[in-house]
Amino acid sequence: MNKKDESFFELVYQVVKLIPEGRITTYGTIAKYLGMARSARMVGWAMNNSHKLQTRIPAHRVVNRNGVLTGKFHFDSLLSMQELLEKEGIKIENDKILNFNNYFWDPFKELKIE
DNA sequence: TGGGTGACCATAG
DNA sequence: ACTATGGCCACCC
Repeated sequence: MNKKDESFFELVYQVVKLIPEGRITTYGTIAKYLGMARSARMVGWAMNNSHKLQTRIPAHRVVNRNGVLTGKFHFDSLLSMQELLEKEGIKIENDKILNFNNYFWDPFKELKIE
């Protein structure tokens, strides 16, 4: 791993790490924030890779634009994505986040103003 | 070198 | 409202 890896994987991780507890955001939002609106898939890819990093990435706080936990099968069966979220006070039903808009974290709004 | 594959999204029918 | 499809681009055979 060289410093070339500051590319976009690192950027994705940077953003994901900024998501506060009890909040969630989407792959597409992150992609857009990084200027790759059409490459939301790459954000998912970054998450897939994130499990092997030593740095802990709160990947459970990233869901798809419908608020569905599409990545839950990539988590430990013991500590499921859903459990992690519920532990942070987020209600989930049928793999879908309830009151999605209440918990949605928008990097544009939250990070823009400084 | 090239083709298949995604933890996605927007659009069209 | 739901399904199908194309685009996207890094990564892995």
